[in-house]
Amino acid sequence: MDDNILRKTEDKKDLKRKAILKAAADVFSKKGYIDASIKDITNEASISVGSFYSYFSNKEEILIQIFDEISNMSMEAASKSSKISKDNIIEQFTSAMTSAICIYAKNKEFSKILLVKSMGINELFEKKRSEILGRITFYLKMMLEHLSKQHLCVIDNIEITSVLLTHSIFGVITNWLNESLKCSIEDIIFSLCTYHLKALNINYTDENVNKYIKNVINSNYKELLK
Amino acid sequence: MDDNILRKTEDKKDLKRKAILKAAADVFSKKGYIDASIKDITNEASISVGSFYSYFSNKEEILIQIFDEISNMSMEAASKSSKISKDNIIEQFTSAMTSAICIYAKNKEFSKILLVKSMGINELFEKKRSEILGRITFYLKMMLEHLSKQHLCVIDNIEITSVLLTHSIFGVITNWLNESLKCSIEDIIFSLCTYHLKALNINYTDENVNKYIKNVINSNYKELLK
Amino acid sequence: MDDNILRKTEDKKDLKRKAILKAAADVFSKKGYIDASIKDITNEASISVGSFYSYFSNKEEILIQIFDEISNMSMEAASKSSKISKDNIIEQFTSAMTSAICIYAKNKEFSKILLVKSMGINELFEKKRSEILGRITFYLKMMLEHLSKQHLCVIDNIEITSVLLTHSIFGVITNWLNESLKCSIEDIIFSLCTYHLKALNINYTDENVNKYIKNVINSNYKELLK
Amino acid sequence: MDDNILRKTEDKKDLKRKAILKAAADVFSKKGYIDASIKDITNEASISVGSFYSYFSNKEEILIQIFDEISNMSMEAASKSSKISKDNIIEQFTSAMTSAICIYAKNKEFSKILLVKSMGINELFEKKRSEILGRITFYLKMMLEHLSKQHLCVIDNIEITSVLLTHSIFGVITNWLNESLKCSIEDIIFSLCTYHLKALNINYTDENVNKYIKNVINSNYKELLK
DNA sequence: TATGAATGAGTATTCATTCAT
DNA sequence: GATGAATGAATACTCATTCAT
Repeated sequence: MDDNILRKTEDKKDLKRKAILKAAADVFSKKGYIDASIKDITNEASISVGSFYSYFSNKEEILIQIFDEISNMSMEAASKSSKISKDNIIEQFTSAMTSAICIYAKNKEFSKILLVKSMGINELFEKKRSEILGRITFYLKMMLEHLSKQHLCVIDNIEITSVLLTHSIFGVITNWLNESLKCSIEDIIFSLCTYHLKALNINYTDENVNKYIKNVINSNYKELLK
Repeated sequence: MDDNILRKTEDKKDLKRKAILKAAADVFSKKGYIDASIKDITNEASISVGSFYSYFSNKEEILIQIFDEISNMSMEAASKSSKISKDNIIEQFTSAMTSAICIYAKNKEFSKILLVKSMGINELFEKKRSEILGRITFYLKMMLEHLSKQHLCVIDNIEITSVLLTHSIFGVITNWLNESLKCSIEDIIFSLCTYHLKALNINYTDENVNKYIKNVINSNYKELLK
Repeated sequence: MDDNILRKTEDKKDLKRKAILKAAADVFSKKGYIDASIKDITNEASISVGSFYSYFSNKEEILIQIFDEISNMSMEAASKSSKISKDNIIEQFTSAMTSAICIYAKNKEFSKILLVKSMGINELFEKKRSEILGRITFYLKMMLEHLSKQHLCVIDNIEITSVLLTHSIFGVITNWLNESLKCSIEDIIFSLCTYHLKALNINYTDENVNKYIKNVINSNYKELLK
Repeated sequence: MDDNILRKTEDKKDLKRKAILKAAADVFSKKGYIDASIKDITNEASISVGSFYSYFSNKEEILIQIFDEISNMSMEAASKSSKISKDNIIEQFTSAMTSAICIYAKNKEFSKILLVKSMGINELFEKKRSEILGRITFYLKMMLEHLSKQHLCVIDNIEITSVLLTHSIFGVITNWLNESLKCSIEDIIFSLCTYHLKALNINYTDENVNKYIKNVINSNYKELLK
């Protein structure tokens, strides 16, 4: 009985923590970390300054927690895509790319913070971001190594290629987020996939690639279609 | 006669302005824009605070001028590479890529500022950086359009591809700058070139690509070989 | 019947009030008034913040009540010592001094608060402390006046002498409390008594003074002997 | 020439530092350390907040410097009094006491801060104050040891006696400062001296003690006669 | 009656910018 | 022109107190 009450209180606390996190993400993605004051965040979250500090010990911590949130979403995206059929490397590659891109396209605020609004602040944040992007790079490297070992593709230098791949994705997403790239998310995924498939010497057909992309989006990211 | 004196004074002023700019770039690339104080810059430049303000009207302006400096270097790189023979598209592509990458590899401080240490500060800087990266993207787009029109390569979506190309370059350079990518600048250029040439369906030989890279580096960026 | 219940409730309330007071005294004597937070006190007392405020209306009040507690102990010390035989002025003086000193030596926490940890905070506390020290001074002044009127001692200025006497006592106790004076409490009392007896031109023997000190300690403050 | 300018600038800086120190001492002695804000001090000193921080690195430091100022004055008082004739122990004792007391009586603000308004704040300040009072105690202990060795006085326990002596002085001064002791500074010195001379078994005449007190005050502290 | 989450006033400190010398 | 002392706006964080449950 008491346990029950305790659990409910914990749940409520976590819900509020998440709400503040969301509000902070909104503010950071608009103003950037530096120009966002604690007051801005508490106003957005409709709480008091004191309340903020009972959930987060300082301003740095809330950005770190936002990073953790993004990081978890990235991992989720990776794991989601890794479940896709291992026999069909085109489907596997396309689905992985699609899942990764959709996660970032879906969580615009978090992506903006990760990719733009929190850079160049300090070493701690820089390290955190490196870790997160590095995780994506590592995941792509694993995939490339797998393809390479099975002679399914030709790669000159896996290390460099995985970095190149990661940043081509994030670069395109960043431009899409700030609307300097005005096209549908599906077009972006299609172009990225076919471009890289060609670079990796993997034969594909447009129809198949399109089909695999649609499959992933329709089953997990319908909201990105509009 | 008076004109002469005036010109000499102007020259002297500009020299000092450049020296401050250099000092500021050093400080920014080490500490980042936020953590670099005017005092840090004036100490590095061995001038007084008052002097600083007779050359730059505020802290923002000096970063803007550093951006302009970087921008000019980018343009120079682009123009340099565009002089290369128009008949040989492989040489043209490889030389363009090499020049662009070398410019950023050569000016580490400026690159760090552009690509890391000044991001996420405010809209003005964000716009400036977008412009500079956009210029590179635009240049690459022109090249791709040229190749495409002449049926020398196959590209699905030039807009997206040029963005992808730009960010794959900068991504790799950034990782090289912060030493999370430990390989020679030549390896990086070679991998980037061959990867993209394959993606663009342009036939090449490793020997030729290597030769073109060496040509550019030997004639313009010997200091990068060490 | 109802009265009985009411009384019991009142007793219980007072017991809890005293427990909180004790906890607060512990915290204040360790951290000082300023650095002690209400949370510190409620943690020490194992109660909730809300509970604290149903017993005390604010932070100032609990210190005031601690002062009152100390004040009562001071009065108790004074009254205890005044019951001593009026014929023997040496015994009277020695016993009074011994009782006063022992009360403060016995209640280290309260003494630390009164003499060190609550000074210089604000006028209200300063007034309270002055009152308490003043009460001791007043008591000593009465004694001196009595001795003086009966030509049992020679005093130039009773006002000044009583103040001097009070602070010499508290000064020595303070140094003993913070361990910058490392000797037994009996040595302290003996030295203080004989010093002041000489100053007051009262003839005494070491044996007698020692005897009177031992008497008081043995009957009331045995715990201070170890 | 340049040296001259530099020296003048240094002098000016030190003058301003002292002025701020004085203003801070006024504010602290009125409001106490805790309730005095940096704004209060800068208002009193008619300077800006920024200026304050170019002279002192934080709020703690200015109190420490005030302590150092008091400490130096104490040492000066001690050295002044130690120059007095060594043959006449009554003159020596009386002059030392007079000098010490006058220094504190003359610098009311500093004394209030040392003896009341900065107590119980934190360990750092407590340690500093202990050091300062300890220095006085040490000085008195040296004097008592000298007298004792030459069989010029009788002392039971020098350690305790020097502490007792110190606090009797500061206690009386504190009461005089807050006007709970309403008498002339000369009366205070006379009573203190004769009381302690008696306690130390040193024969004296009122006339001589009075003469020695007057000598010191007239030559060094005329302003206290008002 | 007891709880502890929520409140928000209050403050030390920084640093870009100015301007008298 | 050059200097650097002076300025003061801006902001993260604390903690005594309240009050809905």
